[in-house]
Formats: sequence, C-alpha cells, structure tokens
Amino acid sequence: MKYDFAAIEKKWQDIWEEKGCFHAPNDYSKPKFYGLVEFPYPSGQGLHVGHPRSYTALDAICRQKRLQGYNVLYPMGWDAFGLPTENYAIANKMKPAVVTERNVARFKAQLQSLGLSFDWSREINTTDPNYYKWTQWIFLKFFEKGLAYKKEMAVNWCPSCKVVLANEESTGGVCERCGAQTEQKIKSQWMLAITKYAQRLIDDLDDLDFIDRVTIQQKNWIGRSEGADVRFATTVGDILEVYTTRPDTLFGATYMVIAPEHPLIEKWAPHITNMDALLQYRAEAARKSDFERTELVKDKTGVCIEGVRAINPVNGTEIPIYISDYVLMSYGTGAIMAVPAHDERDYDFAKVFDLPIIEVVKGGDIEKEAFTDCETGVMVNSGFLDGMTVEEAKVAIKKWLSENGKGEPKVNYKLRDWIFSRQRYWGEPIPLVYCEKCGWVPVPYDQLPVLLPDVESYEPTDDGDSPLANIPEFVNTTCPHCGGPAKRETDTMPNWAGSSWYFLRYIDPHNDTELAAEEALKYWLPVDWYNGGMEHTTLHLLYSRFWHKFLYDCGVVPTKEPYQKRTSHGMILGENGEKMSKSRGNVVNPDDIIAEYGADTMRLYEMFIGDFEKSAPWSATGIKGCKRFLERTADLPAIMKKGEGYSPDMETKTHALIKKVTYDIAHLKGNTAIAAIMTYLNEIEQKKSITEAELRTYLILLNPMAPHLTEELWEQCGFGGMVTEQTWPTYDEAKTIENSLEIPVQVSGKLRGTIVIARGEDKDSVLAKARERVSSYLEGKTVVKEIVIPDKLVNLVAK
RNA sequence: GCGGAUAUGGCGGAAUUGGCAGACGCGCUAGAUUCAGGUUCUAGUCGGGGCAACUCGGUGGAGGUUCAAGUCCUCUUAUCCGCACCA
Repeated sequence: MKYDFAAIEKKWQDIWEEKGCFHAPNDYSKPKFYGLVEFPYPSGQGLHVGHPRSYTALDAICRQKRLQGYNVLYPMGWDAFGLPTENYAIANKMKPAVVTERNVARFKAQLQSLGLSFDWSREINTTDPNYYKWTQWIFLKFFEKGLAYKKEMAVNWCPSCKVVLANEESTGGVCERCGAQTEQKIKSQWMLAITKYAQRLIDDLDDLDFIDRVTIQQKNWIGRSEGADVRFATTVGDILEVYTTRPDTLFGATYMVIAPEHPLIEKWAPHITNMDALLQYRAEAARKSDFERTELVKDKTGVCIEGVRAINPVNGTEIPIYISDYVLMSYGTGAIMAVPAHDERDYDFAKVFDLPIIEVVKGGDIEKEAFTDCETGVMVNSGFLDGMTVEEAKVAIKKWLSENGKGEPKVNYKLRDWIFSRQRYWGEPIPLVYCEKCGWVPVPYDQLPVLLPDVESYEPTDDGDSPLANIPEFVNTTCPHCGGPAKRETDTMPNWAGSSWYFLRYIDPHNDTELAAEEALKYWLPVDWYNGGMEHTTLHLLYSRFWHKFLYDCGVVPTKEPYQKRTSHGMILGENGEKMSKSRGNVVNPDDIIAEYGADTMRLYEMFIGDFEKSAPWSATGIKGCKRFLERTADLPAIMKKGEGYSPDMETKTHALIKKVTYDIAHLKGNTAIAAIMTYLNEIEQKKSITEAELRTYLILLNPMAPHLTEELWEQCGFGGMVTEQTWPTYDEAKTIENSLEIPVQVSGKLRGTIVIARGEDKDSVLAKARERVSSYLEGKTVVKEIVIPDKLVNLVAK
C-alpha cells in the first residue's frame, strides 16, 4: 500500500513546531547532550543532497538521545557573511543583506522539509548585528590582551576578487574562491596571534575524542619541530643565527644560506662586492609567486655573497654564505646552515654549485644521495661526537652549544599567525579607531556593535582598500580616548570570524548583556558531538579551538576545549561517481527527491547509502529500496495483534534488534541499523503478524531515521501520545542470543557442515555431534587436534 | 617527496573480539498479477564444474603467522585526500 507522505510529513512538522517538541529547555537538572553540525553558508544555489547527510545522521542521534531521557540541544543557524553573497549582490545591484535574507529563507524551508529536529527558537545568523556585536566584542578582547596586532606584510592578493587572502585560502598560489593566480602585495594587516596557542592546540588534542585523521591533520598543520638555534660568527662581526633540527650534523655544515629578503644583506652592504647580483636575484625571487617558487623545486638557484663568510662555531672553519629562495624568511630565522651530506635540498644545491659534501653520519652512500636517516647512523668526522648515535649527538651538541653560548634548544612551528583583515564590505567591521594622537583605540564595549553602514555602493576598490573607505560618514569619527578627530578601521573580518564561536551563542542566543550566561555555558559545554567536513579541519576547527582557548583564558567560558568529539562525513557524489557540481551537471536537488519520495525516504536513504565516513555516489534507483521498505512498514498496523507482548518466536530477535539499533545509531552506523530493521520486517512479513509490543518497539527504533511515518503509524494504532514522547526501548542481554544455535563444523579449517547445539552445551556433547556430522570426511584419518570455541565453531584437524 | 586513507559480486556496501565471506538494499533472470507501461508478489542471483546431493576456487598482488586470515605481520601495486623547499 502506498502512503501519502506529503500530507503526513507536513502534518507532523506542523505539530512538532506548534508543540515545540525539540526546544531545549534550560533545565539543568537533566543530563544534557549538545549535538552540533556545521551551520551552512546560505549560498544562492540552495542545498544539494550532500548537505543533509551530516544533518540527518546527527538528527538521528539527537532524537535517540531525547528518547533516552537527555535534554538535547541541536541547533542551526547561518554563516552568512562572505564573498559569494557580496559578489552576487554587486552583480545584481542588490544589497547583500537582502540577498542573505532570501537565501536563508530558502535554506530554512529546505531544512524544515526534511523534518530535522533543530531547535529553531535558537536560530542565529552571523550577519545579525545582535550576533556580530559579540564577534566584535571578542576581537576587542584579543586587542586588549595584545593578541590582535597590525603588521606590514606581504599578503596573497587575488586580483580577480580584489581581496587579500589568508594563506589557507590561496593554497598553491591559486585563489580558493575564483581560481585566479594570486600575487604578492604589501599591506598593513590585522593579525591574530594563534601561534601563541600552538603548543596547547597540540597538547589538548590528547583529551579529545576526535577521529584520528582530524587529530593528525591538525598536528601536521601546526607542524611542531624540535631542534636548536645556532649562532655562527661572521668575518664582518655580525652574528648569523640559524634554526636546525639536525644540530648533530653541525660538523658537516659546508655553507650557509639566507633568504633573499634577509635584512643582513643591507647591513653587510659595505662589505659585499657583488651587491648588484644579489639585489637582482632578490628582485627575481620577489616577482615569483609562491606557486612558481614551489614549482621549481628541483632546480636550485642562488647567489654567493662575496665579501662575507661565516665561521662554524664547532671547528672555526670559514664557509661561504649564499642567498637562495629555497630558504623562506617566514620560518625559523630565515637562514640555515647547509649540510649537503644529510639534507636532500642542501645536497641538490651543493651539486649545482659544486660545494663540498662532508659525511658526518655513517650509514648511507653520500656519493649518490643525501643520507637523512636518524635511526641507524653513527657520527663520524665530528670531533667529540664521533661514535655516538644521532640521538645521542643531538643531546651532546645542544649541551655544548648552551655551555659555549653558541645556541640553545628551540621548538618551531609551521603554523603562522592568522591574517584577520579583509578589504571587503560584507563582513564584521573591525571595531577600532585610529587617532593621530592616541594611535589605535578600541571602540568602547558599550558602543558595540559597530554597524555596517547601509549604503548603495560597496564595490571593492582597485587599490586594495575596503569599500568602507569610500564612505566618509562611516570613516570619520571621534577618538573615544581623547575626543579628537579620528578614522575608523575600514577592513572587515574574514568569514571565519563568526563561525569561530557560534556554538557558544546557541547556548544563550537572545542574551543582550553577555555573549552567553555563565550558568548556561557551564551546563551545555562542551559540545558533546560535532560533525563536519574534513575541509574545515585546519581552518574553522582549528580557529574555533583557538578562540575558545582564548575565551577560556579570559574567564568567559568554563572549558578548555569547545568540542569533545569530532567526526566527519564522506561526500555524496553524483551518480557518475564525481563530485557534485553545477558545472558537471550532476547535482541532485533534495527538493525533487522529497517531492517524489518524501523526506523520510530521503533521510533513510542518506543513512543507508554506506559508511558514513566515506564518500558514496548517489543512486536514483537505490533510493527506491528505502521507499519500498517504508511502504511495507506502513502496512504493519493492518496485521497487528492488539494487546500482545513480544511473541515467543520473535523475542530473541526483538531484543537483538534493540541492541543493534541502539548501538548502531549512536555510532553513526545508520546503514547497518536500517539493514537490521529491514531483516526484522522480512521476518514479520513471513509470519504475517506483529504484536502490539513488537510494533511499538519497531516504531520507536525507526523513529530517529523516519520520524514522520512512525508518528503517523503510532497515532493510527492508537498507542497514545507521540513517539517523540516515548522512552527508548531496553533489551535484556541474555535474551539477545538464541538458545538453539547453528554452528559450523570444519575439518582441517574447511567448512564441512553445520550442527545445531543448545547455547552453552558442553564440549563433549558438541564434539560428538560434530564428529557424527562430518564422519565421512574423517574416514581413514586421525583427528590430531580438536578445537571447540563455545557457541561458535568446531574445527577437527585430521591427518 | 612527506602524511593520511581506501581496495570485498554487475553496483552501494555487511562481516563489533582472527571463527559459516557476500548481511541489507539496488540491479539482473524467470514466473505470477496487469490491455500495456509502472507497481506488487514468488523464486533465483560470487565464479568454475555437475541434473542433483555436492565439489573446486574466491576479499588489489606476492609471501608469512595460525587449527582457522577480508581481519594480524612483511613486501608490493593502484586510486583518492591533505601538505609540500618549514631546514
């Protein structure tokens, strides 16, 4: 029989909304569960079927948790600042706020049609002044604590978007948004000192329940390395300091390299005899984009600095100094000691420039290649280090460096401070004022928010200034400190700002005196389960951990970490196995699917499609199986025996089903949970009857995945109340296993038959049955070993 | 180059601790229902051999450990993702 999903789904969505079934009360007496999914950027395209995968999986978990008696917070909102909206608004001569409002309405309607159990009373929007007031408030805290600072620096400039990009937004020298080649440009930027938190961001991962690949990626991104700073004297008196992770190879340093931009070049100018060549090389290097610089990895280039030489502190040897773009000014000290025998890059460079290669760790063949192994080598040609292992040598040389004032142990990180300025309109204004007399002055807290001015023209300028710079009534203000004339900062924040703390605002979204009330934060934090895309691992997820730690240090939040558990979903691909995209023409719109099959079928299919962590292609036929399953489920009330408990022949199966579904939903294994319910349904259909107790259990177990139909059938059966108000069924472990078991019998490891035994039947009896069953295979052979795994298997090893 | 993952029928995928490989679903085949298409129902569906009971082979490839390996170990291949001159 068909069921009228359209009518049913609308009906129950209205009832849930009307009754506020999914509102999370601030009832601090109950155990809490805070489930979170990444709030979307409301783009003009609307949702595609990939979005709901994460939402439905967590929705099932949250619905299960509610039935298990938890006070569940499952909120949703909009990360609505951002370039696409601004670009669209400019192109269509609209205001970004209007475009945002329209897109949000579309997204919300789509999400609601899926029957997700979000607490819409806590909906937030990062572009709402009542929200970004607190984003600005947090920024001022950073400024107050000296963690927000302005810095002149080369930034990645996208000539197409006309905007400065974070390093993370221009990977490979290509703009993440539009794909254009980025250029280097010098600008004064606001920075956030995330590097101050580098060590804690690594250390505190240990106490969290993040999936391994997230933990590993974050650690790699932060890129901690241990080594030493080493000070080399030079022939002109200045000290040249380098960072190395291999201080043990110091005796093998045969030359030095400094970054082309290194300031010592200016300082040494009077002594340098080939300044022109150096400056020319520097100019060439500056012209290269990051992309070109990494493209030419194999071909080492550089110029020797004539007139200055370095002196190796361990043996007094004079060695030449080069400039080369393979050394980056932005890491370590912008200078290295080169040990060609034991570093591949130095080896390549030494070959090009015909520099000496001295072996100081024995174990490889330095005629052929650099020997970089730290595990097996033994020190040679290294004075007092000779004969030591690499590890021993590292300890010894660090001690020597410290004692002789030539250096000290040092830890470095690849992580860099976060470029926080954007020269764009559609973002949070940075709440600072520049006064000629007082410098940068924060806007007083009680004057927040600094509102984005409501203007007609906000197109980006060609020179890289924010559109806000063209609006005198915004720019010109008075200094909060001295009252004199002053100018507002016109840069806005990146769109990572609003998402760095949004999970806090859900906890107390309408509070206008605090970011969120302390009591509420204490109850709800941390987020118990946060699911989101892997693409946010090194950006949003790391940024928000950083902000949270900072707020913890300020005493604003009670936990060191924001998220206790982090999982990540696989993508839903197009039917051709490729990533869904407009250009590939393989996008599936959830509206169409819901119209044709209904939200319950859609939800069920998204969870049935496969391993949650892996990507899976959409299948237009696959979804039909889920539809059929629900249609067959809809027929169950017709064969129900009212008033009866679990029937004897289904008791074990029912208990086992409860166990499996309970476990599977809570572990993101929707696919096997649904498969188990399908198997159960097949059994019921064979019998052509289901008892009331069995149907009640069945409907509750299915409810987290197919909430509308289960409510409808519950009502149809007259069970009273709503499924949403029931208690999750419990199972008796002893009743989950059949008393009579069919177990395999193997002869020498090969399956030769099965026998039926009683659960817990004694070994001798089982063996006798087994021998009997496989007697034909044992003829003429001797059983040399009998293996009996109780209730599992018998294996007779015969010769 | 470094780091991470993945590899099981025609397809998506099961196999919680080493214990009957292929659950569940799709698709396909045959039959029934239907004027027909769709729907629904019944049976079958890893490959080779056999009318059949049965039998041999089988989880990217090669070895190994074990009574027993998709699962553990060593080597190897392919694909995907992230980072990439970070000293």
